[in-house]
Amino acid sequence: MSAPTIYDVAREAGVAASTVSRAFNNPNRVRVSTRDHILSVARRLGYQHNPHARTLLSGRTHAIGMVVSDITNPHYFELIRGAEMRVKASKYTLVLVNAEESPRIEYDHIRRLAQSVDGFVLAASRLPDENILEFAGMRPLVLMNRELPGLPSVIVDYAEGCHRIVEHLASLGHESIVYLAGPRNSWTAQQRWNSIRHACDKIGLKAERIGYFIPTVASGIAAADAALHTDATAVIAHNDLLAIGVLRRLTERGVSVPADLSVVGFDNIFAADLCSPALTTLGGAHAEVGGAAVELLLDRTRVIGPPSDAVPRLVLPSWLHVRASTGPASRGNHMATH
Amino acid sequence: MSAPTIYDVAREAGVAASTVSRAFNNPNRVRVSTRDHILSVARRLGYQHNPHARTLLSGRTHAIGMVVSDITNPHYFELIRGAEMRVKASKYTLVLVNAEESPRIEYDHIRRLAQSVDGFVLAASRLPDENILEFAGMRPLVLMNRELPGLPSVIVDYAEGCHRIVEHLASLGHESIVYLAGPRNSWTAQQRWNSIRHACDKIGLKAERIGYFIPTVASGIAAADAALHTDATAVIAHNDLLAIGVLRRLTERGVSVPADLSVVGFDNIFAADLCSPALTTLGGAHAEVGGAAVELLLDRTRVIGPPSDAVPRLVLPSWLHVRASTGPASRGNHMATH
DNA sequence: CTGAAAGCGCTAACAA
DNA sequence: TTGTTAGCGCTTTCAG
Repeated sequence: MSAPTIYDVAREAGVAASTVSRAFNNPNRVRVSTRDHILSVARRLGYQHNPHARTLLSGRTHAIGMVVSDITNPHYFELIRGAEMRVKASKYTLVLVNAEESPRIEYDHIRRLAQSVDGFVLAASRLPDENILEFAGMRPLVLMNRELPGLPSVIVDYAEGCHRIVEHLASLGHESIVYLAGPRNSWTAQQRWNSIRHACDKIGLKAERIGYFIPTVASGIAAADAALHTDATAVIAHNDLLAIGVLRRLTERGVSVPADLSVVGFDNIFAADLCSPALTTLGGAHAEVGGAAVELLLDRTRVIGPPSDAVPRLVLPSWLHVRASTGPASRGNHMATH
Repeated sequence: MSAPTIYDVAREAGVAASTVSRAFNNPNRVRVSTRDHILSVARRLGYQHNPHARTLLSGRTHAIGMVVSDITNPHYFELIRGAEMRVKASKYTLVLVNAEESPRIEYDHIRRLAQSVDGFVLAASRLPDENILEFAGMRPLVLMNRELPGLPSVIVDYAEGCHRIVEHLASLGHESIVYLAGPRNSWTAQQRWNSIRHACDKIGLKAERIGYFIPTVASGIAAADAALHTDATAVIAHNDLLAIGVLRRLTERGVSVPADLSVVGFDNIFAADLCSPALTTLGGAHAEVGGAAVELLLDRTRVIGPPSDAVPRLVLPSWLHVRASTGPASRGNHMATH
């Protein structure tokens, strides 16, 4: 009643089980006629490989684990989509888990899956470096939008992008900007702030950081209020969700964008083009990040030789999408409008 | 060098492998002291279950497969999120695959995974009934937003929702509406059209269907153009993406919403509240649909007895979110404004 | 309460 | 070219 095994096929075909196995895996080491016979019997019986038996023997699961720090964030959709497509192309299986912005949950997920997958791609992992290195010792692992010396990674060029943002704002006459930071343990949040500060220093703008904020629309309330408490004429939010939340709150408080305050986001999610005013945001080829990370991972798992000859670090380009939420700096403090 | 097995633990602890196994699985059938000893040795060695060996024996994979018809559509992310949370609560693993709106791809995915998962949840499957029944014979299976006699399913109450939509439009004085249909093989597209037509008949409105359209923003162009070719004063688009595409196209063509034409969508995706005008749309507890489907599936896979005593069919409520894209019917034909 | 042994489905030597 | 055998890591009788 249960699924037929190679023994069923073997008996039915009048050969040994190993011959059946060979007929599938080393077809050229079986006489053509027997092979054809075996295959036809297998088809007739509806024989299917049992992947677990195979895994037990080979240790390879043909699955890869993808960990995203928050499945709710549309930004990750793109990464997931890219990864999924690439995984599929290799007949692998994508196991998706959501860390819910919690390092603890992320850690547990990975531990639990470590035996069940051939490797991991971590999207914007919130884990401390030590933990990531610990796991990297157990399984091949590729980072997305995070870098760690010695580990392969794929990131969007946020450093370059931050310079573009600051230049854009400077060209509009802004002299003081504020960065609404993402989560404390987010590598990108750290990196963006560094890049923004660096760019501002270079050009001669004043830069301030507020945060940390959980990057959701809801957090936009607190973030907007805090931003209004500064003398900045432009805010750079850690991502589009936060930026959209900020836009909402500003509207509520009667602050007009971009007349009183300019707003910039990150990720160029679908909604960024729909909100009003449409959001100026730094986009990137996120789906390609997902695909490339999987690609690197599969390379790693395939390789038999010494594991770390050269650790690839891909940096994919970013683009600034200038829309309606940024404009010339207002002369006075934006609060003066009240 | 490779992961320690129960034999390593057994040797180190000075007991038999079977005792180690029992210490984990039937703790009460092992003397407390030996058990504690074994567990401590196991911890020290960093022992981890090998799930594949277990699977080989038990046939249970502790993974469930989720198939979505288009991973690009934000609507499904709610379903995925709900399913993921529920799966996690049971220490199962979610295997996610994308059918890319292609029955063929969907079929292949499911076939390939059939051995690797304990069951499937299918989100808005585009497969013909026969195929679904074929798979249901191999593995437990729960449908989301699709119904099929004899199979468990969880749907949002679109039938009721369509009546609400039509009533809403009727109350605004609309007398002729057009439904921009989703994909041909989409059960919801079929069901929505039936419900809309039924509601219109009952209330005495004229209803027309155009389509089929792939439910994306890009399809909105053709859909909007087609809608303008009718005498309808309100359009109901198969989902929010299509509706948003329609809004865009209408803006492009100088048709104002809702003054000239009212627009309604389905799903209440995040962007529906951001586009302008904000979209009137039928929402539902989509994350709960995902969770409930997984719940039903786990019930099924746990059950040892006769498989089909009562086949559960859950219908979760829907709500109409009335926003700015619907308004009073315009007197004349909307094309008269040109 | 614990150990020995068989076997889940498959592959990979080793023989023939 | 094909068959025999052992074993991947684990659970589960069956003895002891």
